[in-house]
Amino acid sequence: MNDLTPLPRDFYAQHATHVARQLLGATLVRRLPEGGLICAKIVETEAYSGLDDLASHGRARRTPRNLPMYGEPGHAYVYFVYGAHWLLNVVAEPIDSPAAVLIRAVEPLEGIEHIAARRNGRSPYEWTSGPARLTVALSITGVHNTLDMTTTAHGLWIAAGMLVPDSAVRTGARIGLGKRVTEPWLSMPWRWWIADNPYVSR
DNA sequence: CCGAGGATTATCT
DNA sequence: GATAATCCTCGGA
Repeated sequence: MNDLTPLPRDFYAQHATHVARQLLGATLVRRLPEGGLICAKIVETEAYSGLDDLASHGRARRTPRNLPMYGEPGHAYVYFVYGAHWLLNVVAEPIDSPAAVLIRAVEPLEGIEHIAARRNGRSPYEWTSGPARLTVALSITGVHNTLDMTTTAHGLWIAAGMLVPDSAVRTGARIGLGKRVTEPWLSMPWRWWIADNPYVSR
């Protein structure tokens, strides 16, 4: 692999939409507690930002759950949905500005055997092509909530990886929003993905 | 291949 | 009490 130095806090302090775009091509790194390293290219992201964004957990005000979104950028925000799934976000924007970027899909680069051990019996393309799939694949759960991702200390961070040119980037509306979400937030093009990448979610 | 519906629980109203 | 930034299974074509 190339340089696995964690991205600095300044990177995450930018607007969530910018962070979401710039995270395409970056390398999500996971050092497993039992030993082993997994590296995966980020190929799909979504931005959630601001008090007005009806789709965002950070909307309106602080609650016990969304507190990390109001905190220091560069920390993990991991939450549980549908009684079944963990989803990984990285907090963006300065303290007190509620924002995060959801990591929706990754392309395995290294340590695929560790992923296979957990996601056996399916097509490899389905192992990490979805926000809840990739947390299973990389063994990410609620214990990672609020951890600092600008250091390697907690076994979960993001490195610069490879640059993705604008010509290879696509955007669209965010996926899976609840019925309470109305326009303009419903159609806000705050989802980013790498064109034609087979690991992007459906 | 495709669409519908169930799973299953933390969180907020 | 209702809902959810999803996934998987099952039934039908």
